[in-house]
Amino acid sequence: MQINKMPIPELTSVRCQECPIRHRAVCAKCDEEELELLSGMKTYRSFKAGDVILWRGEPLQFVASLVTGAATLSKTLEDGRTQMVGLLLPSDFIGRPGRQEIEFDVTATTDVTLCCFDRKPFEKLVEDTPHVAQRLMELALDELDAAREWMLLLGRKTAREKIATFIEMLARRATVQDQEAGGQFILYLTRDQIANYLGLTLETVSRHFSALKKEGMIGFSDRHHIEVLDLPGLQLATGDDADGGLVS
Amino acid sequence: MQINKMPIPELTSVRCQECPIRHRAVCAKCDEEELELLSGMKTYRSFKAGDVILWRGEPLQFVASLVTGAATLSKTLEDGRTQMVGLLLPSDFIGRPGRQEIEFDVTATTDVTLCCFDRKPFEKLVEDTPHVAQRLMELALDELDAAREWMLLLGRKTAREKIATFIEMLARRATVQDQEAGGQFILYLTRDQIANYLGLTLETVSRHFSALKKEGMIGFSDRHHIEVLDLPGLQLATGDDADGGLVS
DNA sequence: TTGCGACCTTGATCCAGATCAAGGCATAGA
DNA sequence: TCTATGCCTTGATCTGGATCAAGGTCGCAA
Repeated sequence: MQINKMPIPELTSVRCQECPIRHRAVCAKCDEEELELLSGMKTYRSFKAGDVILWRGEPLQFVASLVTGAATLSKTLEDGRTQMVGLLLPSDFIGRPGRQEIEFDVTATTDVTLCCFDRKPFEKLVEDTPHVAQRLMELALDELDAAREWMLLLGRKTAREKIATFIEMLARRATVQDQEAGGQFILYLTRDQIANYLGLTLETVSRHFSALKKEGMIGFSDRHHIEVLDLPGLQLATGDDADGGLVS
Repeated sequence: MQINKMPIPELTSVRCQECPIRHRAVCAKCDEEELELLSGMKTYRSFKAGDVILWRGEPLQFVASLVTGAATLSKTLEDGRTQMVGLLLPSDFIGRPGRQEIEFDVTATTDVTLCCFDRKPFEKLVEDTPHVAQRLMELALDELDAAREWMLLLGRKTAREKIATFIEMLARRATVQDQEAGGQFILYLTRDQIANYLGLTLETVSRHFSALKKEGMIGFSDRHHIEVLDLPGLQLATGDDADGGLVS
């Protein structure tokens, strides 16, 4: 079990207007005035890769937006089996108004910067500013959709389909997020973490990565930089309905 | 695939004050005045067991609270594999404000009565009355918690643990809801539907029901009336953390 | 430069749950 | 009463992914 190293407090003064997640985070719909309010109550915190950001059941001191890096939500059974129940990337929200605690652990998988708000004043703000409440609701419903999509994956997809879905999802989020050169993007997770996300073992993940590589669907420059070489093929391998998504 | 029999429109005049789900549904926090508003826009609709209430992707005409009966949310892969992603019991909410469509099918598994609100006026109401918006947010977050709990089940639990968890959950919800005689309660779902809920096959479900029965943990009077005979044993068999729940 | 630790790959074997198959048991309709 | 139909149970067999095992690779720190 991971030791909870103390977070390194670090005050950075980024103006909200220049914030990289300004238009996707909980503050997305805020006008200048509301932004001013939020700006006044925010603090930045950094966590090192591997740090536990929040423990399950621990009283929640703050809520936050993830600004840079990646974090995971995970649940654990009595005997140690774990299942990741969410992957947080920049602009995702941590915590929930009206709840004292959360039902899972939140762990930084890379170095992470959070934009934090103390829970109490934030909750007050939610009550007062409809734009924040609405955006929060949208984010919650998006997460619910994502969770249900993942239930289908966990319950019914084969290992190969799970891996293909995972890569396709990362590719989709990566292109929206940081547009790295040439379709290549960073695999934030280790094989073991990917296995936890997909309800598999790390050996099975490794084997299917190798298989997809051999088939020319994906390529690796090193173990954490993956490239999609055959997107249509990959999408076919996900097992999803071809007409499942929106026209984009 | 199930044929969509036309719903039977049926106007029942139940006063909100006497509604069986008054204190748990979306209207739970409403005061008399707000209730009056809701009351003015509601209509009841009935569906027969097996009817599809809503199709995935179909434009959403109404949102609703489930008053009596049970319904399922389910997603389907291209080749027909299906996974249930939610089970709706009385007081649960169907639909979402701000979305035109939903990502899964909603099917009545028993005869069902819904308390329906046309989507547009309901959305207007959500914007105006904080009590409804708050309750809606709570319901969404509860569903999110439930979805994540289910992800753990689907990804990491054994068949036996899945069955035990399912029965334990039903027992918990049943005792709150309708307090049938002697710890016995109705199994709303067929073996096949249970299998879809748990990410198993119907044969595996049947085998483990038989095993738990042989071990004296549960009993059946007929195939749809189940009784928990050894709750501690059953809880042990779920694989969950003993200290997982709240003190109740 | 060497040794260690963290992570990844690949092979061999095992087994829980899927699949295939054959009835059993209610209820409903003729 | 007979027969069809829709579940459900149980047995036999198969198999995808888990488990067990043995290196391989890379980066870092002594």
